[in-house]
Amino acid sequence: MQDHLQKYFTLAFSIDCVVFGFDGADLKILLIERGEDPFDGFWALPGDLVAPDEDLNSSVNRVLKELTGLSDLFFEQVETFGAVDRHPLGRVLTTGYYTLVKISDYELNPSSFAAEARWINVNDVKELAFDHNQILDSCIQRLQKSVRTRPIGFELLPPHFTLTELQGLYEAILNIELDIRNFRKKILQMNFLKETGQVQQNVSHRPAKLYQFDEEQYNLLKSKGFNFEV
Amino acid sequence: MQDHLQKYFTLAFSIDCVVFGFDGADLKILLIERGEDPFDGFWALPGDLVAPDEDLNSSVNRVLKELTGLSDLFFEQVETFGAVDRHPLGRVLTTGYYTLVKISDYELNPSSFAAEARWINVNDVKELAFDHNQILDSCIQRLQKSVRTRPIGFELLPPHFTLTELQGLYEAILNIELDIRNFRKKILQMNFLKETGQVQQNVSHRPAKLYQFDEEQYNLLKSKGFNFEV
DNA sequence: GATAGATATTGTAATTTTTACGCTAAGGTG
DNA sequence: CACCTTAGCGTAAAAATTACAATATCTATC
Repeated sequence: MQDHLQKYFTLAFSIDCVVFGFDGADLKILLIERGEDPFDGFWALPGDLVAPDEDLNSSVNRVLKELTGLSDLFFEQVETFGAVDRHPLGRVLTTGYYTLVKISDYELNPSSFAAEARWINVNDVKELAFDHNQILDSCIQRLQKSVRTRPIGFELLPPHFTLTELQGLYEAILNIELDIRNFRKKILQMNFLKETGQVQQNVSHRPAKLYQFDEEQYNLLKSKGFNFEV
Repeated sequence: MQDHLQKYFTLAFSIDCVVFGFDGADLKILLIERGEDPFDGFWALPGDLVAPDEDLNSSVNRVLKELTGLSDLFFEQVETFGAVDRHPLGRVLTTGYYTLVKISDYELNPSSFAAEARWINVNDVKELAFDHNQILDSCIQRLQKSVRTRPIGFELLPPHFTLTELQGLYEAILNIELDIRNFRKKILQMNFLKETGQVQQNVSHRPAKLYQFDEEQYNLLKSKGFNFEV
């Protein structure tokens, strides 16, 4: 490499993950408590440096697994942050990614520099390490946009869910109230929810029907020009 | 810095700019012809390495100015690309940004490693250096989304424009045909276009009224909950 | 100065989508 | 069996979208 280029090859790069989960009532994200400097003892997004020979997508899944135990997730890239002083150890740029999971599908196994990993209500997040609050905000905004134009909400729910649960999820993500009847009408008209034939068990009120997301049918509709929109 | 971290601080970072322009008929982008290896002689997006002590936003404007002469633009960040082998000289991650300009407002002054700078019709873009075709595609997609939900189209037009020009711009960006009457109705109903009182000059047909975008009025409407949507 | 050519401008009816809103059903509990 | 809780459903009004064609105004040309 030519000499005058050397000084540019002195940066580091990291990725940070915003893992959204839903527990039936609130939108949550997965945070770790750092057990190392810098920001020892602070809560932070799971994230770490990208190895020199590692692609971003591999990096995201590796890092998340090392820190929390969660693996094989599909991430969406959101925004890259490059303020000169955002990292105390040197120039580190970072890219924020988000993903959606069903909380009950995963067991948390913090390790590496994560002293602890925990699901935190999005509205209860306090000051995080680095510029992670900014990254989180950016991911929340992106999620709010995406959830209106793609049926990603289903990735947060168990395979069988009630329409009330689905509506609650949208309300939690968008932070708004939706009309029960209009919501049901709209979703059912889209024709990609299948009744499972089952109903809720052990509830002390009229049990709700359980539905499932029919991905095949959704893809068929999409290929015919159908556009999801809530 | 601790030893085990050293190996991470060996990457470089660059930014690449997609500058969209409109000449009244076609959507164009600004490309440079590289006069240096790697990819000597290839057409490429204007872009270069970020200095170790430089913020991303400063970098974008500096680089674009050095290569093409255009300065002081507002950019939107789109996507970061990090394939391990995307740059022949080492590990270089890059972030793509786009901006919109009125072509006639700027004179092109290629310098630094740009042997040439030219406006190219978006549909005529051939093979570019590095992964720049991918970056371009990503920016086009983002532009097509953004243009429907924010009145950014006006940034591509001269201060005074006709409704036909505005419609042509939307058709060029979105690659679709719009109904004349419905388009005019929709845009005029939004109430942030002001008649200038002037009409086209030197046209060999009925001259069209010239309008201007009333930003103050738009901001007022927006603050009242109005949502732009085409 | 009459005519042809080019683009600008405008309205309405039909359809679709969105919104607002309250009552009955089905199960469990005490 | 009375009560509590959530599920499930329909309709009318309003708003937005779509489809569609005739006239107006200017220049150029004969």
